[in-house]
Amino acid sequence: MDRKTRLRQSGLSCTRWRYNILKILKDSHLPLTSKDIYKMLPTPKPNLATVYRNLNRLVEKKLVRCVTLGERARYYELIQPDTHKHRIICKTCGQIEAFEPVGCDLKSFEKLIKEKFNFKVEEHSLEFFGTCPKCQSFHSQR
Amino acid sequence: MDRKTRLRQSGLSCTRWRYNILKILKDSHLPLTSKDIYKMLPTPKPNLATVYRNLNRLVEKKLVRCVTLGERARYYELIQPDTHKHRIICKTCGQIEAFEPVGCDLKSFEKLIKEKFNFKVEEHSLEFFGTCPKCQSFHSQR
DNA sequence: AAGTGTTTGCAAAACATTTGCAAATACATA
DNA sequence: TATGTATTTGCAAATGTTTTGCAAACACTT
Ligand SMILES: [Mn+2]
Ligand SMILES: [Mn+2]
Ligand SMILES: [Zn+2]
Ligand SMILES: [Zn+2]
Repeated sequence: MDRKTRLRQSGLSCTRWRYNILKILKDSHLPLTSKDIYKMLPTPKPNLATVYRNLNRLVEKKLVRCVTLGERARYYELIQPDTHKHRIICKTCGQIEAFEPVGCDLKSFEKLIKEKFNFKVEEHSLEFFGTCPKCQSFHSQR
Repeated sequence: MDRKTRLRQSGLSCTRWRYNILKILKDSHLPLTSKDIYKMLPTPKPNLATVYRNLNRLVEKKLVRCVTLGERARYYELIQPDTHKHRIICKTCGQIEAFEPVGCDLKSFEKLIKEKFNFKVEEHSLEFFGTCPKCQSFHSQR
């Protein structure tokens, strides 16, 4: 489905910036900050407030997800049905990798949570923190 | 071990505010924000900058961990060796629960990450987002 | 093409966190 | 216990991110 239809379907009008922000998120394999997105938007640039307003609108309509990854700024990523990612984050250089778990084996946790806390789990976020290959070798050579 | 000794051991002097902040974190079963901690400190209150400076110092010395839980502000929690928690967060009211996994079964993931990305995992963070019992009933009754 | 509700730019506010600097404190040593 | 030095503190100001009010521009229906 094209982006314009996707937006209309969610009850959003298809404006220049909304369309472009959604496109950028669709093409990115990693989550992006508002600044990342701002930089990738074509010139003439919109106001940063416009980027934020659109991101909030897209999150509200569940086309986009907002994640916090230990950094100051928030990250945004397209929600893709039937896929989900786990993340690997380098504590030294901040590099982010994502991988799609072959079969995510956290159902047993979710069951436990339902039974013990009567809490209805809708999604989960799993991040591994450590040191990336580059920073490992940099570290050992000094 | 008492807090004073714990601080000295890590190469930190034992100042009034440092001591109290560490005590508050030790007594809390949930992660706290700088504001939470500020409110819990005795009167006369320190400057907020002092709270931040101490939290950063405690994180740097690995007595405390900083976590982001989808909120704007950062949360801080005492690092307790040989224990680790997973979190359950209500997307409606923001309530946070924590549970200690009986045996955390993520070793297979860490192995995969080592092999596939040559990334050295040091810790992980697992959060479940959804709706707490209270918000479930509130939602269904309207 | 006109009308209406939504989005935009701009400037200012709100919020979390950090920083420079001079005065106060902690702690080692005498 | 008194003294010296490095560390911490309060205060005010700066920084970085996100939100908001308002008037003009735009998207979409009719
Ligand atoms: Mn998963
Ligand atoms: Mn775990
Ligand atoms: Zn790295
Ligand atoms: Zn709730």
